[in-house]
Amino acid sequence: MSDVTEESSSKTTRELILDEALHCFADRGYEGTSLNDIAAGVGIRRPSLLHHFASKEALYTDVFEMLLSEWLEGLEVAMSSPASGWDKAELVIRAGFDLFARTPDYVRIMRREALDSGVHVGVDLSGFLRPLFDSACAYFTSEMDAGHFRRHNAQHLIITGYGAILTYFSDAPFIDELLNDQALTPENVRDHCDHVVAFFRAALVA
Amino acid sequence: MSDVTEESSSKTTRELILDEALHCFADRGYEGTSLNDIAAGVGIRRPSLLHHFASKEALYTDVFEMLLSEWLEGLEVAMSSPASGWDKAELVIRAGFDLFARTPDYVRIMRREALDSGVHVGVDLSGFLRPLFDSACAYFTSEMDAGHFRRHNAQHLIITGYGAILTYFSDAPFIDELLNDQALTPENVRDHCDHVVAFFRAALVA
DNA sequence: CGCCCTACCTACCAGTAGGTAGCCAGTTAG
DNA sequence: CTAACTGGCTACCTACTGGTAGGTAGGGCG
Repeated sequence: MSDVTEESSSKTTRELILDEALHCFADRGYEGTSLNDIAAGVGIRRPSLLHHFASKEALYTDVFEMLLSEWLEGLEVAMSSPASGWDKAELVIRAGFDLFARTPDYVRIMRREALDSGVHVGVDLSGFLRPLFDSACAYFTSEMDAGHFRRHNAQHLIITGYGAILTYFSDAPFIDELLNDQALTPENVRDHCDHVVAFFRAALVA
Repeated sequence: MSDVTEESSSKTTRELILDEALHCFADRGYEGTSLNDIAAGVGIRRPSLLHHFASKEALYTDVFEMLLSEWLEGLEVAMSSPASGWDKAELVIRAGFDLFARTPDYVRIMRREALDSGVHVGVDLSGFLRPLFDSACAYFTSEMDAGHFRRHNAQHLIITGYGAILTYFSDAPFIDELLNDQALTPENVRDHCDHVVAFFRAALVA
């Protein structure tokens, strides 16, 4: 039975392991997480965990593929919207914030993977993301050509936006300490999203 | 003592260890780096390394303190410049790019530390950086009050800038793959710096 | 010369990592 | 009732970790 609801009691052990692994890998990284940690979090022993996943690397890859599929789905939906001009850019930014706020652990894993140049994951990370990157570049370029946006180099623009947005989630623990506040409360995420939207609008829309 | 003899340059073994440790920690993180890796990179055995540093943690802390002192010095010089208005903001951004381009390994270590909430380093990271953060906030707030910059929340603005700038260096390996190019060549760094300066100028200067 | 000191070494320690073998309770199928 | 399967367990393996013990080559110096 595959129930789509969030009832934790009905989750299979496999799903519980994936959840715990996601959290541990996001929190302490691949090397910093032991299978004992994950197993203890689930409430079983390490060999039982290895009954569900062939190896640590296989578990990590499964976690990462959950991440990728969720991101691709969420971002492609937003990017394929029929909106245009600034409306579409704002829609994608807000969709990104929603997505990342919902799954901040994914952001931290992605950031760790970017730092490690994707050594731990079998899939070709940049190959997966390049279509989104290219399509975003194409969109901004065409809008700039049409005179709707100020002229910027599209690739640099996307990279700047990628860094500006993801950092708020990946470095949330650090930002917490810097601000003496919780970065990831719904209100603070909304405030920061509004700021980023206004900031990019000011930079792009003449 | 000028112990210039032996194989490499005039650097002491201690300095060679610090250099290699910086590179390893930046590349693979604290947990992902073993003392054997570092020792092998220097060309000695692990116990010899531990003759120069009391423990792995002490070595890491020393590396991190090199980083902090270099950053504090570089950024404080730029931020204490007598310039004002946009000139000063651009000066600080360009100083940051120079600093980070000179020491990209530091950026990656800092990012890892932000992800890990500073567990590996004894010093109070956010306590160290908060003075710079506060002074940057104060500067932007006063300039916005004076009507020189568009109105933005200063804290969010700094965080956005922090993310936008640091990410280019911390995620350079990933960006390399995405662009099929070397992000950290002098020309590409300069191009990206010019873009960030123009982007922030467009967002801030009415 | 003897003596100390630095910088390195080999050999080893206890602890932990990921992973395997095999046993066992509960459930289900025939 | 028995057989097979499922999902957990204990016990164990090898490899490697950070760190220690003890020894040694060589330079400076009274």
